[in-house]
Amino acid sequence: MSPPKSSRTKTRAVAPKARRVERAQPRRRLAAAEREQQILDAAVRFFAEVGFAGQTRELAQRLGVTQPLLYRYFPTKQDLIERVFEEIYLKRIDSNWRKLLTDRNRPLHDRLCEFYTRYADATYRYEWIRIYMFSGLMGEEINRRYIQVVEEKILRPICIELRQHCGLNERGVTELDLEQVWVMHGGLFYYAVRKHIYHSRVAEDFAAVVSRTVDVVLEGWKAAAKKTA
Amino acid sequence: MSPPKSSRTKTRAVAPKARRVERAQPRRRLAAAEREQQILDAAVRFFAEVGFAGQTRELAQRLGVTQPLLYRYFPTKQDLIERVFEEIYLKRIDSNWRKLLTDRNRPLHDRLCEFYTRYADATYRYEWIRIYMFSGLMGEEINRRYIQVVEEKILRPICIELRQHCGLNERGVTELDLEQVWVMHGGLFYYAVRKHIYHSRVAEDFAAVVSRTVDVVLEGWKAAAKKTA
DNA sequence: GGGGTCATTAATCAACTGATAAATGAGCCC
DNA sequence: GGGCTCATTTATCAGTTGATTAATGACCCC
Repeated sequence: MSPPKSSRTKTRAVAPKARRVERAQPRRRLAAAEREQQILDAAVRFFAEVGFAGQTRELAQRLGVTQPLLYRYFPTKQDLIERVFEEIYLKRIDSNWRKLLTDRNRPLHDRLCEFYTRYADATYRYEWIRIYMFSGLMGEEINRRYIQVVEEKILRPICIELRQHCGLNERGVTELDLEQVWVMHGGLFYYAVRKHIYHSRVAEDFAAVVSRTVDVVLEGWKAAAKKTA
Repeated sequence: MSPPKSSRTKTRAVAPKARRVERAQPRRRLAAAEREQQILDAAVRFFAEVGFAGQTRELAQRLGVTQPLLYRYFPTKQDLIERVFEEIYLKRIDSNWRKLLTDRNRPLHDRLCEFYTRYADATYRYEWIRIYMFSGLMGEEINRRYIQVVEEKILRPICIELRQHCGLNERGVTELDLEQVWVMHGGLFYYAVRKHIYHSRVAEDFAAVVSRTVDVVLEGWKAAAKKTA
């Protein structure tokens, strides 16, 4: 029942000092905090690529360390995964975004363009998008909470600004208004999905995509408001 | 090294005819083709729910059969997965969609609304959306091919209709035009992502979301075209 | 430069998991 | 109703995988 370990057991012809294990480089000894962060960073990249069913041994191999070392810093795989979630979710919401969106000294078009440029810088990244989607598929609570925050801190304020922009009552945000802003938000998000999940070719100039999307939305909302009035 | 099988080995106090295995219902014997389809259907639901790392034993349990039975109908797990992909991807593209989109006897608004209603009926389903996303994250070739088809058979025709609608040259479809239609398409798709992947509460009336989205896009494009002219 | 600390590795376990082979028995045919 | 077919199960294997324990040795301190 001993592990076969592939061809490791074969005796080499000329084995120099066979008793001692040969290493490409001598064992590196890092400060605990440094190693922990290194593992965490590698875990983010690794799980983003292969999903959370990825094996601890492969992660360790990519780091160039042995698999039990991971367990010195993270008691279980689940603990490591939760730290990855925190790393992804909790360091991305910027409280300035809301101020930016509601600053009525600037044209709404400008505000929305700048917001989505910043938002994309923070979240439309390979690791973020993929871990976000994996965690969504897993039904993770942290994903649901994040969406709630997005809706309340970003989309609802956008809704209010849009209504004001169209001369509508700011307090009358309907479910359909919010849903409409979700379509815009999701449409832009989908750019990142196509890029990082589907690996599709997408337009280089995301700022141009945002600008035109905002144009269409602002003009479209105004036209719709005029019709209703 | 024998599997402990939980408490199965405990001897019951009053075991009626212990030699024969008790079954809730007697072993059912299905026609081969029928059983194969039954397994495939269950596999679609199962993998949609838990992802393709899901275990064959759990799938078998849900079906109420033993795990080796799966291997009578599908030589390997990978074969079963590929059949699931075919089931999802190859039975959904309706060639009538293109005709519907390009029928200039009808207002473009109507055509787009009807198209997205039909498209959503076919694909915005729990199993479809999730397996689509799982396969995308896995980098599956079939996913990339599907997206190519969507772009050429659906989005590009929509682009042409939109340009015609705005009085622009139909042949001048730019990369940015296409990207813009992707934003609309992705924005509507994202409704399904929110519903089936994030399990968010979404507006009941999807038709209303579509109608207003199409409104905004048509008005927005027209306004943008006017500015350029 | 010798000793101690603790980061790191080697060795190993137990449970899991895809897959196989042989035994079983349900349902059909004559 | 006896026998045959083949769908289904039982038993089991070999490789994988998260996790543990004890040995090792890199680096710091004096």
